[in-house]
Amino acid sequence: MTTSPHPEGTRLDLIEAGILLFGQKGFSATSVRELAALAGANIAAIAYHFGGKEELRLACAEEFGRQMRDATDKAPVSPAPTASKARDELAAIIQAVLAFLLGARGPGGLVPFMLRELAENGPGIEVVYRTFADPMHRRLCTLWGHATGLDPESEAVRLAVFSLIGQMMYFRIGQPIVSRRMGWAGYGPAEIDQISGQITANLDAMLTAEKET
Amino acid sequence: MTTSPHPEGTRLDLIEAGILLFGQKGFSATSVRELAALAGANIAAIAYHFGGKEELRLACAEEFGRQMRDATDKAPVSPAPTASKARDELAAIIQAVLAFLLGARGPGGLVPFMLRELAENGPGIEVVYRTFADPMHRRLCTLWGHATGLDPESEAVRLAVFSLIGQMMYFRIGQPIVSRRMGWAGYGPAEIDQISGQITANLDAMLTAEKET
DNA sequence: GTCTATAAACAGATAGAC
DNA sequence: GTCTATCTGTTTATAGAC
Repeated sequence: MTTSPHPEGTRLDLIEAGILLFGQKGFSATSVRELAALAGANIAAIAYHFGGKEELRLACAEEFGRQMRDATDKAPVSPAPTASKARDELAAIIQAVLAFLLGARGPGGLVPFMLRELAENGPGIEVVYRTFADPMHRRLCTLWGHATGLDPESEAVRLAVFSLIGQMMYFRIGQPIVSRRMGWAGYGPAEIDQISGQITANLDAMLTAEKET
Repeated sequence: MTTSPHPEGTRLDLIEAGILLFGQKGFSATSVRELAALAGANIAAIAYHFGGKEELRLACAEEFGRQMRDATDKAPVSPAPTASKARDELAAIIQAVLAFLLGARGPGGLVPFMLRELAENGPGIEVVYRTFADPMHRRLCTLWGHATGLDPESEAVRLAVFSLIGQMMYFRIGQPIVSRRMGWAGYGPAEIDQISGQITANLDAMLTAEKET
């Protein structure tokens, strides 16, 4: 029996260290020595378990996808809600996603890792797309369709949903810029509520405008 | 007389190479050898002109700020337009910013460099804030105030403007995800027009909702 | 100012003992 | 599976000729 925090042993420790360090400093700025040190493992363990640094990155992306699925799959889809119910569910998703993106601690370092892969166009972007971006987008499109009566897979709806997602993502990616201009020290619960309220108001404005067309 | 593309000589060639390569591959993934090669300069020139790689990054950020100012300062501010005029100017800015962010070639590699500094929380983020983010945000706030009658510096207006900016930024940052889901090969003039139309529609929806409150 | 040559530190990967 | 020790290549930085 070892002192490793994971029963599965060193392998998972290394993956966890990878998600954390790759997310914090980026892939090329992270050395295998740092990874091994943080994981409490030997330098040679990376080559032994994965083959090399690049393959560790892939393993991190896969683990990211697994955890992402677990964190997302607990939301059942209502079959055919009314427009009003669909609007409420959209608002609830906005709140949940913002809590996940902006909250003090999303599970592990998943969000930074995801954003790094996006910024670096890394191999994990494929996983990000499959496990997070695409399912969420489709789910929102379905709800948007119920809320407006439009075809959920029409170009207009898909674009509208992206413009909604963009608002949420930017408040995370542009956090240093937003905080500075707003005079905030960072994102606390109060600030997240304010952002959530703003985006929900935008949602209602967009839905209302759609109905009046 | 040398064959350098810049009359000011090697120094500017290195900065240009830095903006390009740092933007494309990131700071730590770019070696001084690549930089020197692209600039047509010697490896030792970086240490001679700047002191080191890190200082070259700072020089790139400053040059970025200079070019950004030049590219932005050509828009005169109307003194006190009507609500309708303010709305039209907001729409015009949206179109211009999207053309800059999403267009085939913004001037030099300025946009990728900016996004990298944002993603890496690099020292250039300060310059990005001063020369791009803050002036644009304040200008939009002023127009938003004219369009709605609200206090341009109120928290509500500042947040609303960020939610508008976020939509534009995300269509750039999330380009691989958006393109894939939309079934686009990339962003051409037609796609940019579509995005511009969507965000302009959102602008009108938000302004309308504000008026009816 | 620009070059060659090289120093000194660091990277990722591996061989082989245990 | 994990370790130490080391190999090989690359990194940034620098010394000194021109």
